[in-house]
Order: sequence, then structure tokens, then C-alpha cells
Amino acid sequence: MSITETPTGYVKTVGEVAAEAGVAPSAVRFYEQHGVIRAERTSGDQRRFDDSAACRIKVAKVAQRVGLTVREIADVFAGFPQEPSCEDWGRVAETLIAEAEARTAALRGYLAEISSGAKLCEI
Amino acid sequence: MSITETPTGYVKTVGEVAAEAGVAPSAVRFYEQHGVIRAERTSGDQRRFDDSAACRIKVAKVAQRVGLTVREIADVFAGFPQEPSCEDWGRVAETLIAEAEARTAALRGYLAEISSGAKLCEI
DNA sequence: CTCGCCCTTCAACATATGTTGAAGTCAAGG
DNA sequence: CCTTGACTTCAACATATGTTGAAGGGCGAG
Repeated sequence: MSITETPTGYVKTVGEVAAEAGVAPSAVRFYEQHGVIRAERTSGDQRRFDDSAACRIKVAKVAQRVGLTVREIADVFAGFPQEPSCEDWGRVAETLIAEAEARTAALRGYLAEISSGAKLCEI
Repeated sequence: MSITETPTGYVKTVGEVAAEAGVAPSAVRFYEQHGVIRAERTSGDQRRFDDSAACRIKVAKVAQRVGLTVREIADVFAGFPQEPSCEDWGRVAETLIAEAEARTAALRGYLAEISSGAKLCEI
């Protein structure tokens, strides 16, 4: 009785997700291998992604720009539902922004220490 | 008439700078190769760094955490005086913080777009 | 002047983040 | 059914960021 066909929307191919996310197909496979996105397989062993895949990849690219590794990004998405709600995205957003701000704060703190001539600026 | 001996304070060895900055000597050589720090050479071809070297490296490490590449960090230090004043450090600080905040803003903007259900969150 | 530690270069290795190409398979349109 | 384009895996390559080890040389203390 359970619906086993298209239980969720795993319908997009590698190429479609790649085009949507603005990256190469090889990058899509890379992100899947590293847990940033998830895929089901067709009977012919081809990957099928849901709609959130391209979105996750775009988030990953922006998060990489603030210094998060692919591993760290995958961790943020761990336990993320297949079909995320806007609230789910909101939680991810908070986590990523908090991390970015923590790193910026570390930078700012260290730079303040130096440029105020604290101890490192004994030049 | 010009003073050619110890024109500036290039007196620290690779190992000293490494210990001061908390990195491996190999990393110090790496940063010099990539323009983050500068060295003079002794007659015996050994590197000698000034006091700002360890400081630059520490800044570089923190800047890397917010996503800047070594190349980008070297660019920030391009044209930086050998013997930087606190104002010089202040300018570097402003540049780095501005870049970090720009990247965080990009992350924030993209995430806001998604989690508000704008167009990407048509899940 | 010699001893030992730190320095030198260079090549190989290691990890992260991908890209490219070869060889073969799948799937959708005619 | 058959062609064709997109898919598969796997290995090699590429760049960034370093580390490690070998072979040899400098420099300061005794």
C-alpha cells in the first residue's frame, strides 16, 4: 500500500541540477559523494535528485566563500529533511550566519589587538 | 652615506618566526614564497625576517578562516611597508574586515532569499 | 676550529576541491 | 528498435595549502 514510486521528488538528473545550480556536473557528483546533497538511483543506476539539491549547492558555494569546508557544510545539512520547509532553511541559515560571524569576530578581535598596538604591534 | 647594514630589523630566522606565529617552519617558507611575508638573506643564503613577519602570518591564518586565499592575503599586504605603523595595520584590518563582511552579507542575502521562500524555496 | 643545531633546496607526499577523458550504459524520441 | 545524448565509473590531472625527508651548508658556543 505504501507508495514506493516517487516517494519524494527525486526526479532531477545530474545535468539538470548542475545547470540549475550553475556548477559542472562533476561538482554535483562531488557534492553528493561528500554528503552535501543526496540522490536516489534509477534501476539503471543513474542519480536522481530532488528540488532542494540545486539550492543546497548554491548555499554551499556561498558558504565556501566565508571559509566553510565542504565537510562542515555537509555537517550543517546532516539531519536536514529531504523536503525541507522554509523553517528548515531558516535554521540552516542561522547556523551558517552564526559561524560566519564568529569567524569574522575572531578576525576583528585579532586585528583590533594588533592595530591598537596591544602586544603584537611592537614594531 | 646610506646605512646598508641592518637597514631595518631583518633579524629573525625561519624557526623564530615559526615559533612566534605558531606555525611550522615549512609554512613560513610557504608564506614567503607566496608574498605574504618578505625576507632578506644572509651572506650564507639564510632567510632573515623582521618583526612584522610573525604578525602577518597570524593575521593570514585568521583571514584564511573567513575564506580568503593566500593570494588574496598577499594582495592585501602588497605595498605594505616593511615596518608598518599601527595605522598601516589599521588599514589592513579595515580591508580584511570589509571583505569578510561582504562575504557574510552575500551569504546572508542568499539565505534570506531562500528561507523567505522567495524563488529558490519552491520545495 | 669544530660540533651540533638550524638553515638551504628539492622532490615526494598529503588533503581539499574539483575537472577531464576513456570506456561503457541508459533512456527517450523517431 | 535504434540512435543519440546524457548518464555511469575510474583514473589521471590540476590548483591550493602545506608537511616530510634527504642531502648538504651556515653559524655560534666552546
